[in-house]
Amino acid sequence: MDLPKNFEPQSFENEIYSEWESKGYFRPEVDHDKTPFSIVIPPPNITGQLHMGHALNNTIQDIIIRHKRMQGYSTLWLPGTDHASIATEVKIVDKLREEGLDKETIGREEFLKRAYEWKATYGGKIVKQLRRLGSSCDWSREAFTMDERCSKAVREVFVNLYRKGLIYQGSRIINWCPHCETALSDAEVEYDEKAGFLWHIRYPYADGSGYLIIATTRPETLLGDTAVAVNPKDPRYTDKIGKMLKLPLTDREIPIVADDYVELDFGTGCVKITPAHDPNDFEVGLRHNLEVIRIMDDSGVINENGFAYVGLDRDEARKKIVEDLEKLGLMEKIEPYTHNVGECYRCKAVVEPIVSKQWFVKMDELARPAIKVVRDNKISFIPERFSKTYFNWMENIKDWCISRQLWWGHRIPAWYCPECGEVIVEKEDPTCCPKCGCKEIHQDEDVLDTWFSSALWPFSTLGYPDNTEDLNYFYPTNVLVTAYDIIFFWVARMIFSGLEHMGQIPFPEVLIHGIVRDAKGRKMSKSLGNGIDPLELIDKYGADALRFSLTTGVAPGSDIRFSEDKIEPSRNFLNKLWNASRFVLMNSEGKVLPKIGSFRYTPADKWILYKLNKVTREVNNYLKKYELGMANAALYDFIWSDFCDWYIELTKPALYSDNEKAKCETLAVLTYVLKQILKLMHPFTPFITERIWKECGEESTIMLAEYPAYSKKHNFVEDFNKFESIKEIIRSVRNLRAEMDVPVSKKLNLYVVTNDQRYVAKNASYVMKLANVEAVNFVASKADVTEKSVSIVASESEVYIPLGELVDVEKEMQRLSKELKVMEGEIKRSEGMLNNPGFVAKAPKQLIENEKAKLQANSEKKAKLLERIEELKNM
RNA sequence: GGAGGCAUAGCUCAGCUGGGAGAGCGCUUGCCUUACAAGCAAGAUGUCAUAGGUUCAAGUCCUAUUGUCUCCACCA
Repeated sequence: MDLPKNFEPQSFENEIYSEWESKGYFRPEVDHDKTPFSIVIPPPNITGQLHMGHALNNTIQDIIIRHKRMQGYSTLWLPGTDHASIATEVKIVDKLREEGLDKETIGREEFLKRAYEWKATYGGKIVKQLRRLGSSCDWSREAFTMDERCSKAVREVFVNLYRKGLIYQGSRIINWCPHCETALSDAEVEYDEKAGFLWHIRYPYADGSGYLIIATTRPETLLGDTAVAVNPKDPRYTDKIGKMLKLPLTDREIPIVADDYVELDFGTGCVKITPAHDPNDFEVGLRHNLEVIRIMDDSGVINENGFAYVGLDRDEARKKIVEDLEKLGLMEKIEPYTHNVGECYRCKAVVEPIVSKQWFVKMDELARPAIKVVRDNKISFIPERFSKTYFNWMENIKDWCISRQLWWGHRIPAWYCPECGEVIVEKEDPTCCPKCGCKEIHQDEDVLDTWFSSALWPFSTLGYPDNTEDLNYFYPTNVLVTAYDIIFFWVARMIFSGLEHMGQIPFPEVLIHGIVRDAKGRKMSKSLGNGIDPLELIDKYGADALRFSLTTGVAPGSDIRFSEDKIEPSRNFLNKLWNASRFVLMNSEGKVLPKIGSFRYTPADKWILYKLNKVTREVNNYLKKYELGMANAALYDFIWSDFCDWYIELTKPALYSDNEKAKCETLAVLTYVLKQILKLMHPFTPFITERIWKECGEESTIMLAEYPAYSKKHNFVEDFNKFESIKEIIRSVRNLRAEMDVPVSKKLNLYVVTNDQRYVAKNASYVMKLANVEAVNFVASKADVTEKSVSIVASESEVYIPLGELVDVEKEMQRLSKELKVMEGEIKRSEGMLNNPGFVAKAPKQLIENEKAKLQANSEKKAKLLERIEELKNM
């Protein structure tokens, strides 16, 4: 045996992982005699560092995949990374800026070169970190959203959708990030409540007959106003509809139009209409045929349409415009006003809605079947409530803006002919315009939304569009594991993409987990500096402890508050397992153990085998339902309380005896239970279990050992219950010792009155060892115990313990009275139920029988307690 | 405005299909008992948010209320 006294994960985790990987245990075969089981990883961004969210997400996947692998499935966990178009580009631009450079100066080619270098340097980092966590991913199949295979899939899908008319180009109002200088999809905009103002501005009538007051939160957009709208039913303004207004600070005149969009009871009832910079105004503009005047360039600076404000940044322009309006006496009032402001999800800059020509995916047709498969339970969310989130999004979905004015990503495969204006979208790069033969065609400058490629992940990584063996065997995947915050970005898009391009759902189950928060319940973020680095935790406590703590006390879908003190109990638990193993191994050294089942079990053996069997069934059931927190708790309790605290202690009389046969048989059971425990635990804590497994003399890896399953052979329910009565005696003696202040060192003498003397006698050694008892004597009745003693009333027996002068009658009286009170409470409860005619008539029979039995037993106990109390009174 | 979560021991949270309130940490007491002090043994601690309802039976199901968090929408 070669295990140090304390569990030191640092000394073996990396070595074990390398061995697993090099021996190819993570790599499945396409084996048609086996059932495939596959998961694709939610690809982390190449810009990413492993954070607690990744740790949780991948721990869950690894538990699922290891369980299935041990159950004999051909198991694939396909890893990879995401190029993260915006996030990466932002980082590279920042780096350029530090060098005093920018994108335009170095040009597209050089930029991409740098991006690939960046990917080579940092992109592998997170993948290494995933290994440290123990993730059993098949790295030979590792994918990247911009690798050749995925890019081919993107091209295929784009062209197919374009040909079907599901991808189109159009000038529409979109979300624009002036910092990243790109369009964003609706999902990429985050709204944050901000304190601002509601400015009330006077718009004079062109004919000089007074003014109207409009209210706005963005006065600078006034420069692009092309109308003021009122509600047609608003009596205040019905006669004004059609009149012209003089637009302040400009030389333009704009009409008053009537539109239902205007609410009667908000603000002044008049809304300035800026079609180029507000989605609602854009719609109003379309209805009234209004001019669309863009007043800002791509970086948020006022353009040539801005009169005196040309060249000002949008914030400066706002300030100046407010000032000028005040000077002109056109500012009616300024009210404080909190409202939601849209921000870029990457850089947090305030998003500017602008009209721009972009590429879109038409969503109606794609969304419909994607809703149906969830509706029909072809795909289910776990927990189920997240399907509501999904429906809500899918049923209100708008067309998806997929073009980004960035360079890092899949370049849009569209070419334009300068001669005839033809747009060419083909699977192969065209060299000339097929219509007019012009050779000067040029490719669209933009790239695709990152999520366009991740939407294809479950099949692009398996070889789509080629008809590969992997794709045939492993698609659809079995379950997708992700946090709820990317249901829209990713899960929804994978579902409609899978249906559209593969004709099949990408996965039947979506397991949703929560977000890892800090001790105060806040999201972990760089800006708050409240993040916990999982790698530091792994260094300090080991990956197993981290993994185990992440599944402790968690329910599917709910957030986890995590702080370092949560990991310690897990580490302690693993140390416990470690030392229990040491105990078994130390005692087995140099011994040849009989085969399990080839000898008679002791009562304690049967007790632990029954419990082991029970926990085996529970863990399998919980894993099947992805109740990892429940499985975790079941294992924790069994290993610590049942195996260590009870069974190991119970084996000591035999192990320390001279009976070599009994010793070896006991060790055989201990070893068997330990190995079953290691296998049960392995998906949760892969490293420690492998380490001990090897120490048990196993040649092969535990990773590929068969996962324990429920066995009818070990269903010793009667033996189990019987042995519980022995445990009860032990517990009672210990309790009595503590309550009566009897020193632990003092050996006790027991006088037992029982109706099953044979059984108690057979188990006397356990009582002696575990309760520090000198002798267990049997007597016919209490009358045979002449010394001054205290007593225990257990279910099958009464135990008298002569304590001589140590007996404190007062104390003993109190102790018995307390027990009596508890018993009376129990009896009252049982009687209440059994005297209730409704209960007796309607409750399940088994339950009634159980209750009757309890009442019977408790009444007997009560009677004995009363007897004892009477006796004490006479002492 | 719409949707959803949560409210259980001092703290952090479990509690599956209704049937005697649980864990970890913390706390009290006693222990270096030849696997483990990262430990052992024995304890204490709960109007299961509030009010109704369904039921023989409710922490669990239904309704309302309060508090709290989140997502979606975006009325200038």
